[in-house]
Amino acid sequence: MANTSADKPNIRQVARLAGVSHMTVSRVLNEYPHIKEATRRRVLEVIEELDYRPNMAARALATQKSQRIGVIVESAVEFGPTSTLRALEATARGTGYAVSSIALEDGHRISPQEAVDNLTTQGVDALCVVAPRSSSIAALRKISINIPVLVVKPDKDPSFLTVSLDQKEGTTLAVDHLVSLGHRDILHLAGPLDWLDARARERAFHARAKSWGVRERPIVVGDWSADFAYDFAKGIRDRPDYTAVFVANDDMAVGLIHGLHERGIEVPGDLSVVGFDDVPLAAHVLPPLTTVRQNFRALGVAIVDLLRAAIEEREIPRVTKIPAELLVRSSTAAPRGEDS
Amino acid sequence: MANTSADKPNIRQVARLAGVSHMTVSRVLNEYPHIKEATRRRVLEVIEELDYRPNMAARALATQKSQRIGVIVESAVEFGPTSTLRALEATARGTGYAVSSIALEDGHRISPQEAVDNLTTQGVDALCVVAPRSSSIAALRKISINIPVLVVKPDKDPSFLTVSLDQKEGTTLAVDHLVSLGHRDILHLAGPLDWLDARARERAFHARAKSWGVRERPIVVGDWSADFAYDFAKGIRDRPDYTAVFVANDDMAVGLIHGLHERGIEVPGDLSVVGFDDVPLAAHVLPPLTTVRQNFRALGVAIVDLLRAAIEEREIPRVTKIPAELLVRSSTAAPRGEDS
DNA sequence: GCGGATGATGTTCCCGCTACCAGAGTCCGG
DNA sequence: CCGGACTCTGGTAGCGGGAACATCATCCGC
Repeated sequence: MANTSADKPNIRQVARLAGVSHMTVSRVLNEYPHIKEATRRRVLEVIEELDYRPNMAARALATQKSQRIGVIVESAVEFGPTSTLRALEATARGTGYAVSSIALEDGHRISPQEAVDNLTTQGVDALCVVAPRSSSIAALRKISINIPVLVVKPDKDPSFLTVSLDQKEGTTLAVDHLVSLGHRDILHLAGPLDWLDARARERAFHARAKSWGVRERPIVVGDWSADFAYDFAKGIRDRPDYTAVFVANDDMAVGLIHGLHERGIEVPGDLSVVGFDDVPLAAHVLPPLTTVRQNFRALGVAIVDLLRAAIEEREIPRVTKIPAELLVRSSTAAPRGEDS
Repeated sequence: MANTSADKPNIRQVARLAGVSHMTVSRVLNEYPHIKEATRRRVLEVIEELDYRPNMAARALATQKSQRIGVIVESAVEFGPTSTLRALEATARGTGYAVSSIALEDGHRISPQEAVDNLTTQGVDALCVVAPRSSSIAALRKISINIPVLVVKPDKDPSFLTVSLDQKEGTTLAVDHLVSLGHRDILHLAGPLDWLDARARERAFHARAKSWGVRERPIVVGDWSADFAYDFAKGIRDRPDYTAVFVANDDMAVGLIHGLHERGIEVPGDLSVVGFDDVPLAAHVLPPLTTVRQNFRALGVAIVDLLRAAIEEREIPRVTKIPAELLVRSSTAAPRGEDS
């Protein structure tokens, strides 16, 4: 199976053993159509025998394409961005692309400019920006980049290719669930509003709440962290005048429930809480969290489809809407004094 | 700042504008010592002006080094492996290396052979395997690889470079904590024992428990998931005859507490639970989880140090022990009828 | 004042692959 | 039976860097 000599065989060695020119080998590798079947088989046999692998660096140099997608994620700790990244990587690998990723915020902060530099220096064929802050997008817009750029963000943007998970649908599902339980006084604990996803959830919440005639409270803006929500809950003075909280992500929902618990406010008895993300622990925290699950796998596929089309200068395919799903668990119930 | 023409400048264009040969530019880039200061400055100015970036593919082709480390992680969902991966990436980037990673189990399973193939085809300079199963290691041992390979695993292994987090220390801390609270009957809920880390924790638990004269129960082997632990807890028939559980990771600890709660067994009142990992939510689940935190950042640094030394054929540095830390929260207390 | 070490730079070739052009054989219709 | 189209294969010239060696100055000690 393996060749005896330690160093890697190259295309010319394959060619020599197969009795053809190295160009024919190259054509076999690249599935050029007009190769005689016998020749192709002979070449493939030699490739197998030598365990030959094409040298990607050489190929990249010759073709000016690296078969690599660069990904910039806003943060490597939040559930949404990391899930998107993983899905994207898996899909990309399936289609022969490699992925290089870089987190803007992972310990210390890296500027969008640095991230783009790092990735373009690696010679990526396209760039994907996941779950960004509006400030990152603004910075990005100022950088001249001559490869396709896709941004995963809620609204279309003429400067970039865009895809998104439908934040509106997920949020609507959550609000409708609370309303159907009988809640009419709902607080929204939002993510940082410079995150476009947080902003989109906030807007969708506002719109849906209004259309149901829900009495909204001024929203509380958090930072995605359980700590923040915990501190917020601990700081509540009187019994709240709302009966439910729609929280922009599960981490904050869990922190909120923790803080509420310490203040003697029970979920869902005194207050219903619905989260967003369906993190792995959401089903097992106490009480198990009602939350919204998004389809990251489909998102990954959509991203790679678009990017490949852009790289290969094919027509950009239309992306179908990616549905969200509400998972009703135990952190939501009818408000007190209401029969479900 | 940017040059007018759209296509990227190359080293010869820089050379021409600086009035030197391309080799002088190359030497400036690679910090070759004998360059006249005036020349160096001139070259750097032109580089700046053209916004020149060296082409990594060309460099890789010429040097036979890609400045890229390949990482194989067993799973992209568990907290430990992903934390290690992120720390490693950040450190590597800081030293001019890029990282390509691949998860053996992310949706569907990829064989170690496929993973190695994928990464070596990308031309990585070294391989790092994180948090592996013993079966993966066995498979790895059969594959002939002619780049340095480092495995993050609890015990030294003559076939590879190795580093590890000290599972023994963390486990010992946890057991000592339970013993000091007065627990003498402790159950261990382990991770899948073909995971080396799970095995190491199990062994360390056994050793420490024995040395304290703790009455161990036959260990329960889980799969890292909260679901498993939940099901296990739900299946408990009578009140348990142990007063504490040492769980091999936080996810299972949370699932366990959930299941216990449904069976009417309260934590820590009836049973103390200590986890392992300190996942982000550990401080906020109910009750907040006593757990062991490991220093992944230090691990990342150690990995990159070793790998770089191996790649550059320098002497392999000695790795200092990476300490673990016990975080005592509310899921542990003295057993009933005991005064703390 | 001269040989040798050292500093500072240039020339050439090659890394492994593909784009591009060329060329030989084959088939077919008029 | 000849020209054109199509099939299949080969040769050559880069892609953008760096290694190795060559080439000059310059400096130094004796």
